[in-house]
Amino acid sequence: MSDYLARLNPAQREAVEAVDGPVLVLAGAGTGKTRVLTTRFAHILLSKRAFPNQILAVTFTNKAAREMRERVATLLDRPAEGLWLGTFHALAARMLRRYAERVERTSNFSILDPDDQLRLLKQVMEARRMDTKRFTPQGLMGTIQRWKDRAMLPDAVPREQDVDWGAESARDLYAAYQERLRALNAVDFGDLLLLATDLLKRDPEVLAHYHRRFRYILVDEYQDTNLVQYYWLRLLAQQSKNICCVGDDDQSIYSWRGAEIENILRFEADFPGAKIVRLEANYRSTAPILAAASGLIAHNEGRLGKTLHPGRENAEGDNVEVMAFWDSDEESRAVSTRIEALRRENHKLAECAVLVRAGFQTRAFEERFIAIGLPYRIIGGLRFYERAEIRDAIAYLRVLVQPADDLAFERIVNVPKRGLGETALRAMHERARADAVPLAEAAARIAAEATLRGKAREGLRDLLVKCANWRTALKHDGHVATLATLLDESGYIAMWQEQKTPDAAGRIENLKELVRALADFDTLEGFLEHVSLVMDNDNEINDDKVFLMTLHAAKGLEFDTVFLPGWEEGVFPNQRSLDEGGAKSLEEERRLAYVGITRAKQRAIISHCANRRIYANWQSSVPSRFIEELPAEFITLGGSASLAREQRLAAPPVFATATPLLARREAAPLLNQREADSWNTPSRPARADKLTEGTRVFHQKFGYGVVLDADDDRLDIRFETAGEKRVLDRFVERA
DNA sequence: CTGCATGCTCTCATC
DNA sequence: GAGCATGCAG
Repeated sequence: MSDYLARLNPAQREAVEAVDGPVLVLAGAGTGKTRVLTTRFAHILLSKRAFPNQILAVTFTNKAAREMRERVATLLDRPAEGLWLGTFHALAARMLRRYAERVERTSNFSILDPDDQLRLLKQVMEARRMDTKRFTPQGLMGTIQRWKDRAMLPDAVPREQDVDWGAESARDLYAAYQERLRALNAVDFGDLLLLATDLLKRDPEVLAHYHRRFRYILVDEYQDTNLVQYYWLRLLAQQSKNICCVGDDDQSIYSWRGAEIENILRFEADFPGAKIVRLEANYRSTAPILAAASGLIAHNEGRLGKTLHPGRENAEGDNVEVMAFWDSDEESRAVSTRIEALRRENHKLAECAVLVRAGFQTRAFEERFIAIGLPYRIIGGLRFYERAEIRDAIAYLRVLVQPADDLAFERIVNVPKRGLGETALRAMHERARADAVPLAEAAARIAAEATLRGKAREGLRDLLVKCANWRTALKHDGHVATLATLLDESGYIAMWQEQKTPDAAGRIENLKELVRALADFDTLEGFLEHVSLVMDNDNEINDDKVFLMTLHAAKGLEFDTVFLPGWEEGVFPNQRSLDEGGAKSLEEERRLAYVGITRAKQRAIISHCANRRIYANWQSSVPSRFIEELPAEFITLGGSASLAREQRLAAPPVFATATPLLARREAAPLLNQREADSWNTPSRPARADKLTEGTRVFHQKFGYGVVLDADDDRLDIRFETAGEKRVLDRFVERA
């Protein structure tokens, strides 16, 4: 029975067995963090310290929650049911449903998604006749969310933190928005934690209830918690003090969505007598990969400090490769060539990942992969429940369940088209405000009168009658049958069938999938909760495809081979991030680089380009400062642009080579900033032969053209296909 | 009330 | 360069 402890290394075992009192487990990348969490969970149960429902286990993502549930079940050798194991939001929602009346809601309150939130806020602003162009709802929502992340209800926002939003105060608008949410019997994502924390804070009865319940608390990814999550945890843990947080300050990459790295840095001060356990033995990566990652992250100042070392016997491996390319086309070509070479050596495609800083970078790779027929999958993008057809169908269900949900009603009232346009909608809104009733009720009153004429009146009456029928059907025929009927009778399916667009068939498929998914739930309410809080697009089957995703999306994953393209100043570190957050953001970008490298088990290949297209035009770029921060002895340089640079070749760069070992880094580091700068544009020597007006030239990217004007080293050239451009004379040659 | 042209923006992205 | 939101014609 206790052999589960014998499988741990000493540090892991210490983290598992220190059951009582506050514990912070600093778990470096690949050091068995999940194993510690799940084993600790099982250990508490098997040592009879608590029943399953007396442990609160919190994660950030559904994926992590699912994984933990499965692994606990394996350890216990029985299904892990009835646990308080889930995401912060799901667990907070569970508390709020139970005590809904204490937060001025009923237990069937709606959880608004970001799209609904924005529409609601926009309505609030428009009601005050604000110019939503100059002062965007998005911008205000950002401010409100930051307040919510920091556990501030409108009244708690200090005056000096208020900002002008047009002629209004952001704080007042926030208050109006909260009031609308209350009237709609709805909450947004931020409210789940905000209201739950507020409830625990002001209601001793509720707090006592949860104190009695939760004897042990486990928290995953603690470095990603924001203030309100931290308060929520602290309130729940203040009695038992049995809280164990697992995290890695070096992997804190979510400050932009409110995470406070200070939460983990301050743990000892927050929980006096806390035990700190460091997990530093890495079982994932080769020694050179670990050395490169450690050397890089050592440039950060605000860290608790730990050093990864190989935890396995045989950790030898190749150096991290740093490849220099001419442009992003060549880069994607080289990456695909390398992947094909690996495939020929019987490596799995699904063990290769391309990790980029920003979404737009995936496109070059996608195009290349499509061109050569290399199977790939993109992680991220639209999730199932974010698709328009799914949101519409759910809005119909919300209207049935929750007549006060104006946003849902508004969404479906004219979908499919019922002749109810802006005029009709305005009439309904005015009536709703005048009579102080929900939109659906106002619509019913209007339909009974002669306010609307013709098609609009017919359409509205028809919808209302059908809604009443569907509500009855919900009671008698059950939710699954009702959804199917509804999609049919509303004309919603027909609407897509009539559409000739190529994605229409897929949308109908999605709707069928929705009906299937609904069958897994006993109640409609349970399903709606699932859809808004749990459903993720984790339909990763085991087909063998290259992974293409952002660095953020890659956190927590691992691959044999990891490609890290686009390591250029401005792209990575991201310029906008630096502009907004300065030195602090630079450290976060560096942590992101660290996360990227530590995803690799066998091979990490970093690359950068001399030229990159930003929006419409080409810009030359400088290698990322992170490249020169990598310890030289664990790096191998390669790539065509690197060759051209070192040998000062004036000729056009040699194209992608599958084998990178073209150049070795010698004693002197090649990529200090000054040299990088000088390489940036004048990578080739200034030309001796001046190109003059009328000369026919060739440019690597733009092709053939004729010089229109020459101004020192700058040439205006009319290219045959690319149009007129101004380029440096170093980049063209006589044709 | 709906379809099309024009204009604006443009990291990361969980729940 | 492209997608999305808004503005005007029919």
